[in-house]
Amino acid sequence: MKMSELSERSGVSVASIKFYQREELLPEPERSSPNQARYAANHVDRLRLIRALVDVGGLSVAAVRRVLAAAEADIPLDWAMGVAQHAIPGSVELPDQGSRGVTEIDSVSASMGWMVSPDNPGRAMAARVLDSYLQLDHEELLSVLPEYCSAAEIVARVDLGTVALQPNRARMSETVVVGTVLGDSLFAGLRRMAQEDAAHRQFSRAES
Amino acid sequence: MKMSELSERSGVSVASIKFYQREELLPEPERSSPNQARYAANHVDRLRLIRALVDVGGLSVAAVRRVLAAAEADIPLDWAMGVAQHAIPGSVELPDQGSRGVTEIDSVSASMGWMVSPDNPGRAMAARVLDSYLQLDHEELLSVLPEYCSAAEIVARVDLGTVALQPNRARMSETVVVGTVLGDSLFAGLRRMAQEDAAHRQFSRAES
DNA sequence: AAACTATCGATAGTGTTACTGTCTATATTT
DNA sequence: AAATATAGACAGTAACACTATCGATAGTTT
Repeated sequence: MKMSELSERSGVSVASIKFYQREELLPEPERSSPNQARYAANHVDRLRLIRALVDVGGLSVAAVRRVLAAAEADIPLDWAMGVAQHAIPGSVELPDQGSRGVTEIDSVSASMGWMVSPDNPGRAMAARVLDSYLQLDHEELLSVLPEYCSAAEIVARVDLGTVALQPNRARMSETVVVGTVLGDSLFAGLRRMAQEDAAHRQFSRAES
Repeated sequence: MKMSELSERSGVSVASIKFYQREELLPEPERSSPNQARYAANHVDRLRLIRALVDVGGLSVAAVRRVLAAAEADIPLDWAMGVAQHAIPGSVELPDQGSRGVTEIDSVSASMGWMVSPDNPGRAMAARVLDSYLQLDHEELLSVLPEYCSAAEIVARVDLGTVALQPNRARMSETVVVGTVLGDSLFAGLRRMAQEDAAHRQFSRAES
């Protein structure tokens, strides 16, 4: 298929496709002449994946490039997961070593029996959130950490179970990457729904 | 205190504070003369809250303005929660009414016994994620929805419990808003940690 | 009181990100 | 042959979150 058809089928404008090509987010197309290209079904799929990562997962184009590279490379799955985790916005460096947030996170993680490497991006993210909470004088969050952790464990277990179901390695990598990125949004959505339900039960007409 | 001290104590540059003032994110300071202002502790707190919402929660300045307005107004708490939910990036409109994602989400939410209004932003977000998954041919996600829901329910319940602990209404609103926004990041971080742990157990050296 | 530093408010400028538009030289289609 | 489409290069744009500069005070130091 040629450019205009690729654009139609994927729902991405020709100009944007060219942009993604410049950014090396698409595989090289087949050439029918040095000056003309033919695209295939995998280009459509790739474009859809890019849009999902960008629109739903909120990734930047640079992050998408890193994530796609990880999904393609024949890399250990836990490494692919690490790359996907690192690509997600908000994954920055750990707060000061001795920060209260780090201490609390490590302590609760230990009490869950988790084996987590010190450079896990989630550890930095969670510690950062805790530090913010503490700085805002919302200490109450600490007491609910264990329950958050149990919930996270449930989710993580089914995440990994889903990966194991995949028929081949390429598919597993894709599942890891897509699941890591889109799973956050899915859970966030479900949490809002559950919050509304819990709010109804707890204080909708009673005290507000 | 005056500008330079406010800047020091909050860790926000003078230029940025002026920017936030223009954007009406800060309360009006006291005036010692028509041309000179005095800031108080609540300005420091407010700046810290803004930075947490922006840096940790990933909100835009416009979203912060909406959220702060909701936290300040003497508004039913479930409404404040709705505003906070709507302010979070990724909260857009519902996919086409008949989309598979919407159907699946409504069905699982019904089976959980949740009462969720049709314009809950989480419903739209979750439906959107599901549609993406389906378009990418990752149907396996549907089978894990119930477990995601149980986890979301755990989190939502402790979220609401935390709110109920607050001593007064203003504090409750703040808790709702901060918890809604920062809670997503906290959970995402914990999920990554739990994922690493689960990955170790499942395929670290065995099959990768 | 003069000199110096800080602040206020307004406005303009900067850097980044993610496109979008335009152009020329070829190809392809009719 | 004429009309349309494509490739590739590069310039332009819109939104966003600041950042810098400026003239007119205000406060502080000497």
